[in-house]
Amino acid sequence: MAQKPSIPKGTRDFIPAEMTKRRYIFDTIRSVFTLFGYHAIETPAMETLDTLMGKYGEEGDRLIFKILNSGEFQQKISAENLSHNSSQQLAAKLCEKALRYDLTVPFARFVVQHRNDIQFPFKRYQIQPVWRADRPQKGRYREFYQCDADIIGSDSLINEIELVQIIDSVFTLFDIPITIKINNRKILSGIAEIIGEPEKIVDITIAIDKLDKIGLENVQKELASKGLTEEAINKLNPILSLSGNYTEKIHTLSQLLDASEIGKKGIEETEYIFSSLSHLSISADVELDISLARGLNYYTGAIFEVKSQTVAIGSICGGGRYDNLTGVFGMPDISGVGISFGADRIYDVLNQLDKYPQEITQTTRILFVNFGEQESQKALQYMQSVRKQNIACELYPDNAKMKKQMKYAHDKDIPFVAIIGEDELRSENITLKNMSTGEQTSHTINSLCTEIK
RNA sequence: GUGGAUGUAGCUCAGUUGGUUAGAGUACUAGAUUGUGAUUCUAGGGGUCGCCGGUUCAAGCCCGGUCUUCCACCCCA
Repeated sequence: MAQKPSIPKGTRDFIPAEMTKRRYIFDTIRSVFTLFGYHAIETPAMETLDTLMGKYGEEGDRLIFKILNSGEFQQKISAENLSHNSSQQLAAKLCEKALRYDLTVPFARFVVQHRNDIQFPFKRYQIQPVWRADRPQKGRYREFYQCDADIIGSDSLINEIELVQIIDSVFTLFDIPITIKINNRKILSGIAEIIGEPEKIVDITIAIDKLDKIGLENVQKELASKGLTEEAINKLNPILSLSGNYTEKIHTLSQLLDASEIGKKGIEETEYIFSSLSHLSISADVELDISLARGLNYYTGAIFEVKSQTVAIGSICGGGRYDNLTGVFGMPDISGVGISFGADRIYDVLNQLDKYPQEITQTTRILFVNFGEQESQKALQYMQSVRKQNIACELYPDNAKMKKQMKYAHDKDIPFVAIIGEDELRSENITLKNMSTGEQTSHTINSLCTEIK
């Protein structure tokens, strides 16, 4: 026997039942994006390696899937290159293309490239797969979909507020209870400035992020090992032990960051966002979380992250403000802000909560039973009328046992079955069976359509 | 990239100190029921025990390697 076929690590097939659920997720997110005035774009699965490299930090570069050049690429590699260069450098010579790692960087490239064709502020959404050479785990795949909405070319904080509303709308539709965590990169910069270690902002935020997991003492140890002085660590203490509700947190922070211009700016922005949200109807819990440190490589203002309150799976949506993402592609001073929904994790959460609307599994509305040549010909005629009423129907293609055809309807969750046998042919009627009640009634084609609509 | 587990029927899992022909539930197919699908009863098909190698008279079980999936770290959606 041939070896069983397989698919690459971290990738998945989807059977029809799974696709139905996934499409429901994509359609829901898409409908909200549209409702808020965003337009769809698509970019290629692969980008040039130059476009992607260096945009995601050292860790990110390692996780980019590279595509081997076609043709006689090996002849261009000198023996010296082969023996002396690192695999990283060699890869750069063997590969000119790579699979996209996220949708934000290709979008920045897109904006720069099409700057004369698009209207600013530019609101776009994009639902496409991305690839990461990560080690797979639960909720972590090598191929997964991101659903991004970004607005570029506007500094207004209205955009941040709108994105929070989008997040809230989407998860309200999914009926997933969530917490939206908000932070601001400028607050983090302010903190680093105040304690006199502006260079160490990344180390500091990563350490703060671990507070829940490893405790205050270990965080302090970690900070010391990163080269922070005892004095600096002591200055950080009030921030590490920051607690209470939003008002208390923001009050403490404004006192601590009074001497930092950038810190004050961050607080001002955050207060504006929270105050505006408080006048809107938002179902999700929204909290200020200064330990939120995601995407430090390019975020410059507000940072968002969404977590399910009931299912532990990492963040299911994230985003933030980036002031100069297009700068690296030669278009400076354009500010953007965006969010990304992790459709595959939302899929996992919904599966766990089993919160799909019942309607989505129903595709065919009525199945016509096949009793043989004459009967199925009649059914085909009837079905034209049914489809004209925009009712999805199908005829069982084989003259199989009725039991089997009934089971087919049952398994496919088809709510109605039309029976046209000898008797019905004679009387010009259709017997309609309601699969949920088991009731059978006699109909003309017109009354049948009305009945099942 | 680091550390730790896992793999037996389509799915969920039993399988004793290594010992005849590897089991159960469920799903599937057929029949009981020749015009009726969530129940019931009966029968049937389906396995290179992840893969490769080693130890042994003998391996699902022991050893080595490899792949997969999963968990923690890292990072992230």
